[in-house]
Amino acid sequence: MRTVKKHDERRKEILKTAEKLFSKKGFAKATIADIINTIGIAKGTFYHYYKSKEELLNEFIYIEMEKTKERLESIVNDNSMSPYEKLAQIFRKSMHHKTINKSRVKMLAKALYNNDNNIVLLHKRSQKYLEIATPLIGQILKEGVASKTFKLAYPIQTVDLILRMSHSIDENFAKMLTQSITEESISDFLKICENFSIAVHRLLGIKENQIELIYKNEVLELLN
Amino acid sequence: MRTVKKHDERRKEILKTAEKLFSKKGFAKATIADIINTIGIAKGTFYHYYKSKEELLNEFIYIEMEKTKERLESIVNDNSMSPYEKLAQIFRKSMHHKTINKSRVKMLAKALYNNDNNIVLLHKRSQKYLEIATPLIGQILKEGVASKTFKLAYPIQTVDLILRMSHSIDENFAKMLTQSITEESISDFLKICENFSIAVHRLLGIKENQIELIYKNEVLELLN
DNA sequence: AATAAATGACCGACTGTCGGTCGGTAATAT
DNA sequence: ATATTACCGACCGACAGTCGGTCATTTATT
Repeated sequence: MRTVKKHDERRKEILKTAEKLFSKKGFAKATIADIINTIGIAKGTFYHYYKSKEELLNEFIYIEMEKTKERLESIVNDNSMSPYEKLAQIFRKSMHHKTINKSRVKMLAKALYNNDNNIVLLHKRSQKYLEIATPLIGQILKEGVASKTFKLAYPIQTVDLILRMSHSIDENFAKMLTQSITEESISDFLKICENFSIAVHRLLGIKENQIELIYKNEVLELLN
Repeated sequence: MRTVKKHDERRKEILKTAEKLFSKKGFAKATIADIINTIGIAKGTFYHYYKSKEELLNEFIYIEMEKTKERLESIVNDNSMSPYEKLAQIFRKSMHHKTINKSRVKMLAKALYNNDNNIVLLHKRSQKYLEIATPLIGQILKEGVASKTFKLAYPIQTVDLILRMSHSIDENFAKMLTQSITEESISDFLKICENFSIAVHRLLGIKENQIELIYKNEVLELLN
């Protein structure tokens, strides 16, 4: 059987299929054979569009990050918000997004964080996120420093540290979604969230509780 | 040719050889064939000792971490030092260690950080480090809180954040070693170090410049 | 002390999987 | 008619891992 499609269409089809399989089986476990069999194309066709599995992964992450970039830019460039609000928005929106896509997020967390086959994917993704998010969020900090709401010497470097700290939230959140939830584990996770919030306040040089980075209730609802 | 050795001896020989090859070629690029050919044993012999390549990697990291654990414990349990000094010791010792083994560290950084084949190794290693170092360094923070030298609410969680921040130093340091060094890149790196130091001070709730976590001169010497 | 039995260190051909290649065919555009 | 390109699938090489069996050493038995 031979079905001919437009270049862009086929390329997108491969990407979408890969996306599904990556989140279902993980990057390492999802094979090229899986992808082409799902679509019903031949090996050669795949390599007509992507020169390696690695390139496919990179494009997958690239697309993801373009969306993230747009989301961040719209917040950073919104002149109606103070630096406080902008920062809060960024963290809350990501949490809010999780609340809305709860079941999908859960599935993804289980697939991605719960096995070693995705270390490469997760690493590349967070590396890329650091790369694009640091200068953007850096803008917010610079703004805050200029208006004397934040007190810090190195905005860009500080963003880098904040984002690295936020990995702790991400990882622990994924862990929560994949293991049985007890009262103890919930209170542990809330501690982590609260401590993260305190830490960000301190790095920004502002009084505590100025920014509500994470809504407790939303977290609790997400975990039930 | 058949040379028979004691169990422990042979197992150690495999581990040592693997260690060399991992740091020379990276985990993914170093093949089982490489290992057994270097030693002069058969495939089956390898699998007589390790049930998978993964298991070998885990043991490799385990041994590394046991040493790290001992190093940390000796600092944590040293009653002659204040919490300040203990923390400083931990960071400075790792830098000092790098200065001493300069050439080896450089080679390792190039091999491990400069290609994607080691993401898994690096990830597993830093994960394991978080696991064992967090409670130990946590002890120091608790001590500091008890004696009112540090002001923070969640010692363990704070250590987690500090260690995650320190990844920034590690990664950037490795990057420095693998790319051509300009005045600009050096000043960038020093900014990163200084900002890290400020951040740690703030998270601990102490005045700035109380602890000299990183010796500038040592860093500079290491980079020349 | 001699012999048999059990253990486990060691061997290497072989298997299965997977990413990637290549020469060619069929559909579409020019 | 011709060039282009989407598509095909047999084939390849690299690699982790398996398996049936050999040989040296230790332990138990006579």
